[in-house]
Amino acid sequence: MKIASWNVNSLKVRLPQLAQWLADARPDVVALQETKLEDARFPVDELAAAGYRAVYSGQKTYNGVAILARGEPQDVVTDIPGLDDPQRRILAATIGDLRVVDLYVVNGKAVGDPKYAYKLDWLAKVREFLAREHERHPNLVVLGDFNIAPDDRDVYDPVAWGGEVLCSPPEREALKRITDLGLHDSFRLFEPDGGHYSWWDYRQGAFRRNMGLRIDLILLGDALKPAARAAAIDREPRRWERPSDHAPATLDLDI
DNA sequence: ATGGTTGTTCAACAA
Repeated sequence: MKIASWNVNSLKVRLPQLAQWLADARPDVVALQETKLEDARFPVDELAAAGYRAVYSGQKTYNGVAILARGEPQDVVTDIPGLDDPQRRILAATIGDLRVVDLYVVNGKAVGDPKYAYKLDWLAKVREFLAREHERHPNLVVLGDFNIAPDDRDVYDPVAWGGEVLCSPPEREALKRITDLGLHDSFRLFEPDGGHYSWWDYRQGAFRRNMGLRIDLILLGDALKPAARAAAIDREPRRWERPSDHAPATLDLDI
């Protein structure tokens, strides 16, 4: 099966691109971030026409996550213990034998900003949730927009980005505390080299110049690691008209 | 250095 994560930066704007990509790439499970839609406005019928069931946790203007799958997602969780948060950033569901957790990690704005403190606190609380999920569901996939470049290979200009938000040591340490739960960055099971990014700023022709960061990740629990067959970032939809600033990350799993 | 671009909403914020 094929799993994917895509920050669509407004599902209202990006629905045509998403439908095209679903038809082209034919993923079995897709985690979306930044849908920016209230649940009542989620395009259930359009996605059903594309062959996908959906669960979603959205809000107006900001944030919003969704999981698309061929079958009905079960045991849906939108809120976790210890995190009383109106921001819709977490969605967990069971799809067949797979437990899927979709995350839209806090951006953090800048090191030292109150939003940066919120990001680190959010990550610590989500880590505790993921530890419990992993105990209950060995076949765990955690994917989404992590808003953290795991290491300097994931950054086009590590000197310029050194210590900045998305690359700072406390953020990378918070991510490591999550991967240390036995959740493996699937892209790095296949690709040791740098220069592969999933987000490029809309400004200054950053995509054309491949000035990007790899911040969209698919983490695989220990039990699923042997089933990984291929990982990629599909830059094709980033070349289309009116693109998201993110490209989909994909993973082929032999299950 | 605080630029520039897109989305939501309509001046300002978030990314």
